Amino acid sequence: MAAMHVSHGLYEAFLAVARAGSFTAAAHTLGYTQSAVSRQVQSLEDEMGAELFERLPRGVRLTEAGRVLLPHAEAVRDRLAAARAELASLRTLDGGLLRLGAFSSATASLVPRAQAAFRARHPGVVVTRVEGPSVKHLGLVAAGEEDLAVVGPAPAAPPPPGVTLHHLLDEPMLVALAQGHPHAGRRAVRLAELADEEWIVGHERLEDTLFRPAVAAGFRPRTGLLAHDWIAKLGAVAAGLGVTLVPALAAASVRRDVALVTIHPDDVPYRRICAAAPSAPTVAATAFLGLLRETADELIPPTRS
Amino acid sequence: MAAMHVSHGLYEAFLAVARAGSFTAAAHTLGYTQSAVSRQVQSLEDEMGAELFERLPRGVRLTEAGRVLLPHAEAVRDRLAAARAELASLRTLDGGLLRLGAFSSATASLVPRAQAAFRARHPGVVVTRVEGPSVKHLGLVAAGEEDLAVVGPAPAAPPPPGVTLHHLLDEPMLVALAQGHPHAGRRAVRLAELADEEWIVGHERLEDTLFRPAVAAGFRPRTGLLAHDWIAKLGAVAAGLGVTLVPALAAASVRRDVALVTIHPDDVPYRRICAAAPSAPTVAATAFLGLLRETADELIPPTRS
DNA sequence: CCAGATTCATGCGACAAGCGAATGTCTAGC
DNA sequence: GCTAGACATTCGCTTGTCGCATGAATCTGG
Repeated sequence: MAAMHVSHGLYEAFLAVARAGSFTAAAHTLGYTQSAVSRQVQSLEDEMGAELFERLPRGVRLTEAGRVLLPHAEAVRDRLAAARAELASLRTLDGGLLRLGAFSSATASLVPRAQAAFRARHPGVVVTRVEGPSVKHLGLVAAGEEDLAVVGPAPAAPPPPGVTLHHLLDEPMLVALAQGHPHAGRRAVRLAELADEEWIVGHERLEDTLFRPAVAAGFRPRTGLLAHDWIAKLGAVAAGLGVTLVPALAAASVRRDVALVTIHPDDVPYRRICAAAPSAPTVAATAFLGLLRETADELIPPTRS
Repeated sequence: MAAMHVSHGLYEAFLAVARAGSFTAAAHTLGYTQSAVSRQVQSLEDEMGAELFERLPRGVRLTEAGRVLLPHAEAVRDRLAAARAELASLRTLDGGLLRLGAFSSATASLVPRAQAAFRARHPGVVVTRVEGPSVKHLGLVAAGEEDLAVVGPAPAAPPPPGVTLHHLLDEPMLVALAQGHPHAGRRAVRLAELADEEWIVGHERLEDTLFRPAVAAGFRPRTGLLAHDWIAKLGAVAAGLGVTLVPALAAASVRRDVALVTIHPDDVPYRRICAAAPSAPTVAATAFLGLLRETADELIPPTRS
């Protein structure tokens, strides 16, 4: 177990001396005295077990060992400088990595818009995005494997320790009908008008968004059909098998042969969308969170409290 | 002017903590106490201006900055280890560079043999060889730009400061005659028998090797022809234009239509061949010097004092 | 041939950095 | 609510490092 207490000053002194060709001159450029440089070089020589400089009456000259050590010392100095620069660029958002998570339908417009704005302002930051269910993202943020996540449909349980939820927006739901449906042309419907419809849901238990307002409207929706992704859901709607709820932000990506109808403000279901950030968020994560808020306010102005 | 007194211990502690995932465990593997590791990491964090670890109730976890720093710290550690290894291999002659110099005719057999032996024993050492006049090599060795040089024909001046000469051998000279010459078949000649010959010399002033024994033999050689290289010299001899002296070690590389005749021991000219080494020679230079001595003794046993 | 100047090495005193031991603080788990 | 585990902090003390001054060796100019 050798190599203890080896300070970088030793290598800096070595490099300065190698560059200047003299202890005294190197000491002057380093702001030290000549004796300090002399002893630093001696320490490094003891440490390395070899003479690094040949002492001449008029300065010093690198020995073979010194010539061998020189490129290594330069590489170490440069590498440390690179590390410092990279850390600094991390602070100023000129570099670094932002690991993002989002549930599937958040990637329709909210996350991509914020991501585009972020890319425009901080082109040096690499952004990775992973889709998946919200619960999974909450765990990843808690585990420190994601820096920020957009979660929605499961704020029921309290967030894991070390994760704080930031409310982004409450997304109104639209109802999707087949084009030939009687209500297809209307501007807005009451939820009660759809009490006899067959509702196509994703996960039976998670469709809290539907059930709560429906019960408030006085009926319990029939949920015979289960479809796990949007393709299947809207395909079933288009085929006239039933109706379903579509989040407003995903409206643009709905197929043409499906009609979207607004729900009356008094009983429109809302989906609460949050961002999950660790207790000590990254600079990039904080910046992205701000952009997420701006994007959310642009898409759906925060009229509700 | 930041970054003062940054010891490597900080990076070693950082790496150990990143590896162990805990200050306490890292302290145990490092042989330090937990408080020491805690402060070392804090020092590095202050130095870098960023938190490197996220403190959790059950250990620590790398932050973004820590993840960025980690590969740099590993690279620095590995580079320093490589430097140490290379310096060690320098000591044990398993690596390094030996910059050799030699005057032209020493490269006929003496230097190549020693070089072959050196290569066999220390294959890791790279050997570079430069040919040139002896005076030039003395200057290069003095200037530290060559590690060892084989010099011969100019030991008249004292060696430059910082250079010591090591006697290798005294090389007897042969006389080269055209094949049809009356003395061509003899085993040995007296120098006086060649008093009427035309002598072909290289540099008029430097042919001390010829003049001193000739004057001792009672004549002053006629030196009408000047030839600067061996090709021209021996070509002139073969053409019957005159005779010349050839060092014994170069005998094997003489063209066939030139006869070489030994000179009588009482008045044979000798050429003193030395090795020029710096005052503080490299390990490789010292080893090579030993092999030069061995090779010299094999080629011409040191019968003379 | 000798004195001045330059350069590196070294002894000395003072200051600060770093370590160990002990204590404080916070969180998880029973 | 209490104990155990992990990091942070405080307190002396050792140790390393710096600056100042001096010494030894060498080149240079008269």
